[in-house]
Amino acid sequence: MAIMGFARHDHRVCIDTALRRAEDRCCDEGLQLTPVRRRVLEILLAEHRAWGAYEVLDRLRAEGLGSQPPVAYRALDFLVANGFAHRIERLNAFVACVVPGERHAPCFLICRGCSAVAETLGQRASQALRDSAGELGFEVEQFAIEAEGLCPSCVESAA
Amino acid sequence: MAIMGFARHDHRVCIDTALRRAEDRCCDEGLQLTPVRRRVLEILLAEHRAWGAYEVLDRLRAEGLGSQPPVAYRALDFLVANGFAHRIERLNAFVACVVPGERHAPCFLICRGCSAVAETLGQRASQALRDSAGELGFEVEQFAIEAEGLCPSCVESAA
DNA sequence: ACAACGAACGTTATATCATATCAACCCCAC
DNA sequence: GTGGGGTTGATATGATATAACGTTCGTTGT
Repeated sequence: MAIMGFARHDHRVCIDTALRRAEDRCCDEGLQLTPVRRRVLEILLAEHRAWGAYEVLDRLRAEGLGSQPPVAYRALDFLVANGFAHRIERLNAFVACVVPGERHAPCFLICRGCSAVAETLGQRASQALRDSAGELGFEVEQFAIEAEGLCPSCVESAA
Repeated sequence: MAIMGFARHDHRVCIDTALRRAEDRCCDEGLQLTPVRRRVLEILLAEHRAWGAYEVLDRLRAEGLGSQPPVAYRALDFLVANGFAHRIERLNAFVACVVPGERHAPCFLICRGCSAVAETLGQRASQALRDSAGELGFEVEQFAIEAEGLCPSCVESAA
């Protein structure tokens, strides 16, 4: 079940909700949502797509918030480590999490037409993976499940 | 169900079988298994683990088979495009395919202890992914399912 | 025979993604 | 006010990947 999928929605709500949740969680858990980190999260949230680290860095640079790669990578690492963002291995890029706060096992659907990235909960796929691995005695600690293809609107455009 | 999993086995059989299948398929389909391509496949087959492109390149270089990155990448691209190898997104690295010839939807189990990589058929996980995606109207064209954790022997060592 | 062509390879240069390292700063507990 | 942890600033470098163009070689059509 996708959280946001590729459906039309009021994106300001996505942004506001995700930011507020991040603030709350950081407050609760004693994490520091510093200006750089917060701004990087806002940048990721601006669109439901994956952002390269250098793309984020360019934005930061333009705003005087840091100009060297480690600044962007550190902020992104913080966001990923704390579940506010995810890394898309296939793209070497990062996407804002749309279900922060929940322990979840995300799967991603990446549209090659419009570059949109949808996050799904992917319980079935991840459970199937765990089951297959378990049969071999393999203990899964982390995983990436990423599909590339066409989103509904790009399927329609193509037809 | 894993093809080779992490079980002990006569690895020469893996190598010989994979090479022979590659030769046969290339012959059947008019593909050229050139010296560089064949050698790269042999290098990948040497161990059930993922090889970085530059690691492969170092081997080629030592053998006088090409010394610049494009040589390695072109051979790897050929092998991946024709199903003789797979790219592991999480590692930015390549692994020999152990079931060439079959149309398959591979999942990978990557051991963080010993770096072994097992390929499984992962029908359940991939079907679950397709189902979830289908519900959203997303057409999956390609996907990566990759788990990182501990293989049976590394689990044992750790305990 | 030989020109035209396509596939593979060689080579140079460059693009893109990521991290090691060390110094400066800031907050806060003691 | 001193010490320690966490964050940021800055420099340098490492690691991964591709663009572009020329060369070689085998095949094919004439």
